[in-house]
Amino acid sequence: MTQTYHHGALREALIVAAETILERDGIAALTLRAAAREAGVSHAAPSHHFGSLSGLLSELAASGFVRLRQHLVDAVGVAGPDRYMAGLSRGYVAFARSSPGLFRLMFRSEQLDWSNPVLSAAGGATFTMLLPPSSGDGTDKASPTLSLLGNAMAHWSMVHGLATLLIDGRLSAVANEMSRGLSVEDLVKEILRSGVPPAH
Amino acid sequence: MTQTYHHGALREALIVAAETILERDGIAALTLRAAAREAGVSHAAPSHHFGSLSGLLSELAASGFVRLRQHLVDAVGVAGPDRYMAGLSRGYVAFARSSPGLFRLMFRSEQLDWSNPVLSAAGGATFTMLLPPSSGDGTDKASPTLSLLGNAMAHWSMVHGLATLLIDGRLSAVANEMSRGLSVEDLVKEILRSGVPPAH
DNA sequence: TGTACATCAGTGAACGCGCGTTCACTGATGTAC
DNA sequence: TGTACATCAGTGAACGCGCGTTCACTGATGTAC
Repeated sequence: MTQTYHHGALREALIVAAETILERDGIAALTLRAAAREAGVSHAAPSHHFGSLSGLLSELAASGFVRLRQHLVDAVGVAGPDRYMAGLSRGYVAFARSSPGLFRLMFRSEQLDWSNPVLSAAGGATFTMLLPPSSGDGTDKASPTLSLLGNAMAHWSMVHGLATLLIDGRLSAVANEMSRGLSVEDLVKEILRSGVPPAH
Repeated sequence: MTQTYHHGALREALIVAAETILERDGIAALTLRAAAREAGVSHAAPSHHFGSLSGLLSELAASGFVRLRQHLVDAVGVAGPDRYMAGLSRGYVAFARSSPGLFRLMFRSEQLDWSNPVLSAAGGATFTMLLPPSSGDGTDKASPTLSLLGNAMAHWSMVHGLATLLIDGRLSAVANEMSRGLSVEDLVKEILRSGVPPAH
């Protein structure tokens, strides 16, 4: 590797470095200095690209949302048009499990700057996926009824809660307390199959 | 207030102080030194009672679980025996909204020590509530079927996700993007009413 | 009831650490002519 | 093609800050007799 004084693509390298730290050492270890160390540059270099830590975290979260969206698109494609919600669930949970640190960061609002246009655009594009596509009965995404929106948000709540409890180990801890020797995979499948009955 | 050299109940006072900081300044601001400052004692005092920050956080989270459990018991009582799950939802969401900082801490696994017996006992007692009481058909809490467990965990996932997305402001941000001028209260009610249909 | 003494809880100074940030600098790159 | 110069990206030393932790201490409390 040629060592030049100018890195050339330090901005991108810092984001990659930050993600490595995030998954390896956890959110608390992710500082501007740590990212610089990981990228092999001096600790003062990051401030040329990101004014602050929250700037870096927001860009990293944005890249996470772009990838989550792709996960959802792919999973929905595999599931087929009449199983949109089932595809969404799979993609969402699979993403959280494959990048738990990044997923946590994406929803840790204290540390993100949602006024950052890169983040809000990436987040917005991803969240649009949560509403199923127009079913051809005259409704469409532009003005969903309260009932359609409620359905979509209830579904999001469930898969988001499931993803969160899973990657934090709470789901398996609690489920094992209640029923020993249970496979987490089976439980996840059963949860997504079961759903939540409407309240009467 | 009599100022004596010995505080008398510093342990409890530190936990109260920690919760004040948590809700006022956020988790990042909650340090051993900050808790000592808030309680009005010297910064070296906390280590006599809590070996480390995670010891203090774990005790605080334990007290949160005790109170969450009481919220659930009360809400289930109000809802009545045949609306157990609806009561659970209300109590869970109400607790998270009334103590968002504490709720976040209780599920921030990196910072808690679940091997702490006080925490694991309090958590365990609370999580037991997630399974509805025996319905008299021969099943009981001691050995729920996969289907019953799946139902309970799916319901937990939904209310936990809802609570999380609510207190972080994500739910209203996304819902408002999709349907302007919507009342969050109406949306929450609709989500809890709607539920999630089983995947076919 | 009184005295001696051990134990306990909180103090305050000191330590080393990693952090973000500033600043004068230096080396590389790009542009004008 | 060559030279001069401006701009840009990264360096490394220095700063002040708040943190957890240690340690000898001091003042209050409890116990033995």
